[in-house]
Amino acid sequence: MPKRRSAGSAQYHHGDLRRVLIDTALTLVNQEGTWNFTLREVARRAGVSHAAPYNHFADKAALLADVAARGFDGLRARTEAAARRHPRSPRQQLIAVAVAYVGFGVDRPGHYRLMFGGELAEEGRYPELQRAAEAAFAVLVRTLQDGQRVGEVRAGSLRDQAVAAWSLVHGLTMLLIDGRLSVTGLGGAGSDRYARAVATTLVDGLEA
Amino acid sequence: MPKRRSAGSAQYHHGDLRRVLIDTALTLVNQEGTWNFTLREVARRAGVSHAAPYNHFADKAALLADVAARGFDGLRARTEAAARRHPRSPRQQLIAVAVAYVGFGVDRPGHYRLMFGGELAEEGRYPELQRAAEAAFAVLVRTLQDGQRVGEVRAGSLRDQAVAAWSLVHGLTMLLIDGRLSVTGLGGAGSDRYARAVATTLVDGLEA
DNA sequence: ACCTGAACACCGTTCAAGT
DNA sequence: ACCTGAACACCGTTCAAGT
Repeated sequence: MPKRRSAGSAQYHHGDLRRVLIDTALTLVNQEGTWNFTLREVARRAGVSHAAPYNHFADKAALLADVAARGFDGLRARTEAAARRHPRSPRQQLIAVAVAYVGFGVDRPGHYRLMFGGELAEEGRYPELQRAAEAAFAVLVRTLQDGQRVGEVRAGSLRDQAVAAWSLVHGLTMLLIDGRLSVTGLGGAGSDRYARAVATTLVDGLEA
Repeated sequence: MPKRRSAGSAQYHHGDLRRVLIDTALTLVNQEGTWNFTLREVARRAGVSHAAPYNHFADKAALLADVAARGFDGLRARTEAAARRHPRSPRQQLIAVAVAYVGFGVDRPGHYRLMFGGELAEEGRYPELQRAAEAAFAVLVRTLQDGQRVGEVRAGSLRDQAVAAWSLVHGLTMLLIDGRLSVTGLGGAGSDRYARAVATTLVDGLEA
């Protein structure tokens, strides 16, 4: 039986409006490919007044920050899963992580763009978002660390190597999302191929 | 003597409002680091009514597209100048181009972000913008081509190599602009060092 | 504690009207 | 040909008031 809807007041209190707003915003981000939609539209779709969101978020940016943080969680999960599939060879693992990373972004252009483009990273507001982003970054670092230990990756600054790897997958993802690399036909396969080719070049450059 | 301001009507016609609007918008992009400013604000600073811009641009996005195109022109000029400084070694040239590329973005975060993030690339509107972007991309391609000819870069798909190089510098620039890589202190020197390290890894990966 | 409705100070864009 | 001022249909955000 429902928790507290007994007084027939047509669920005046939503129960979990905060989560509903995040879900709605995420849906809109993926549908529109942007976060130009209005906060009032989010409220409308959630079935509440346009002022209701302010009970749960300081402003529109705060809501978007939560949506972005959820994105980094998903990115981490997907790349970690890819890494687990290649426990033996860090080189194969790095390539698999790269393909998974790019695939995540290409599948959700709007969400990925928000994660990076939303000016939400500036000035250390939204610490939870920052933590989520760093956790996603850490997957690359661990893979490279394993590679150094096994001797498949040359010794050297782990941070520099990780920056190179992250720059590469992030840059490729953005260029693909922006439509700046013609992947005519092929669909997702085209971006997979690019990711694999590009990651292979990197692995060669990192060879011991 | 002035062209046609003889009737003392306080320069009713601006003469070159179109260019003034682009300059004003560019100044705002660099000041704010975003293109969230309003079109009305641009008009205000240009000293015209809020409706005047519509005589020269279809909408706000069209104005921003021109600002972005000018950015790609500058990026091409800066990387080409860097390339000219190392005519002998394509390897050195590639590294110099990478440093120049990243430096351009780090110097003008708002402008660089607009060039890529403004959703202006989608769907082939703004063909002039697209041409400018491709011309900037071509600098990398030419450098790699020279490298292959001289034998400093391994034979293989020029396009794949160029995509790798572009992904790398683009990704690094974005991560630096977003403040996702702590360049504590050092200022621009920190990003130069990253650019050099990352580009060196790439060059190693492309070695013949 | 959470939600609503009215209100404020804005926008982008359009359009008749002026010169 | 280019610019203005009024007008339209919106926003994000605040706040008193309700339950």
